[in-house]
Amino acid sequence: MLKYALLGFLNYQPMTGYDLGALIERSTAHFWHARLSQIYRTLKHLEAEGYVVSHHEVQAARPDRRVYTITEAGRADLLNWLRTPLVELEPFKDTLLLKLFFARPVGKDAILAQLRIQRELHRQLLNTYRTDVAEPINQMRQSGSPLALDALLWDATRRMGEYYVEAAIRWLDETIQRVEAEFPDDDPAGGGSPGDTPPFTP
Amino acid sequence: MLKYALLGFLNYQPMTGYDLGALIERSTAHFWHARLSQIYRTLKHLEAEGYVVSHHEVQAARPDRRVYTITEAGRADLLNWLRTPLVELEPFKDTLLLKLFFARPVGKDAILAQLRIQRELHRQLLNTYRTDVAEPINQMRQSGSPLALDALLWDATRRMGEYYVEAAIRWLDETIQRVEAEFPDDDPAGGGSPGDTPPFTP
DNA sequence: TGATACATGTAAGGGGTTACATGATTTC
DNA sequence: GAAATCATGTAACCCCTTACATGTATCA
Repeated sequence: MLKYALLGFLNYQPMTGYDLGALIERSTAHFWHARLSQIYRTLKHLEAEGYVVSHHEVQAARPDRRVYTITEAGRADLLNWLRTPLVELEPFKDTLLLKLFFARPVGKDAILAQLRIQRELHRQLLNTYRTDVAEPINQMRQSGSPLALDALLWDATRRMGEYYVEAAIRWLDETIQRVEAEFPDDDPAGGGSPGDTPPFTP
Repeated sequence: MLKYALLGFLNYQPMTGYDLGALIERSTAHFWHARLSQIYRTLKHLEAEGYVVSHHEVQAARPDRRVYTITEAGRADLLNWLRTPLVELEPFKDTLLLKLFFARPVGKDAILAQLRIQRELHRQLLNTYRTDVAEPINQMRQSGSPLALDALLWDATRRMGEYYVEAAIRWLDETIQRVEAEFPDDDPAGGGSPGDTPPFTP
């Protein structure tokens, strides 16, 4: 899929791998990110397949750069992908939920501590969605440039991030409350080992 | 991470790779899934590291099976992982958002069609969270077994799934409305090519 | 008669991360 | 004098997916 992120950006204008990395960092990173090492390899791959071409540029006082340009084949492949609807939901993975699922043996205090850390992390992320992520998009939306239309869609992706984090914070608040109310206190005497797991037949 | 899903389940009781696959399918699949091929290889790896041991069981009228049991080292590693808080948010990837971000050239109708398909898919998923996923958890919660406590945490993971999908549906409804209201209609004459992309300097 | 459940695995390949290597220029 | 920016890449490794291979028993 990184392939299409790169073609998507190169469809606006030619640029280098380094440029693409910086652009991804400032725009799609909250739902699609990539390391430079992967970007360079993917560009090489795209060139081998004829979706982009590159030319080497010598610069004074700066390192040489390799500028990539999308080809007609690349544009056709991108447009084809963009027009193909996703007809299945993609599998979702979340380490926090995996940890919580099996967390009973670690006891109430450890569970609550971890949930509170997550709450703080999500609160910070919500803040960046509302400020740092929103700012350049709002500027583009009001610019009167033809990109104002693109920025309508960019803002939609930003709002999904915002909604998701808001849901996560509500969930964390509620889960913290439930664990406080319904999970038995850790046994300070340490009599019965708190790490024991009962057998079960699922 | 699959490693810890497997250790987590084996910490309840010994079982085969096939059993683990079925169990994952019925419980953690909405936030952590795995193919059998990956499960078998991971179990082999865990045994090589001493976190599980296996014994071969010959069965009449059924294929032979290999039953895996967690070791003390495995239990220690699992507990250590469970006790270690996640202090960073994990990167998030979403193909739908990537597609929407670059979707301007495909035009209003194609964008709306794709958002409506997603709305329906999410509506269906919300339904399974509220019925199929909820049912066995509720049964365990009211069972009076020691697993009722574990089921409190299982239900928390289920609710996060429910909240997330609810947020996605609200977002889809809102985004469909905004695109309907603010995105210009496709040009039926086909005069100006609707796939053009303006240059920009981000 | 055909599908489903049980049961285990290998091989090839895709996608991604981390660490390493290099080096000039500008800004604080 | 130190850190950030510009700029490109390789090598090793991990995780995961898809496709392939095999075979019996039960149920509809």
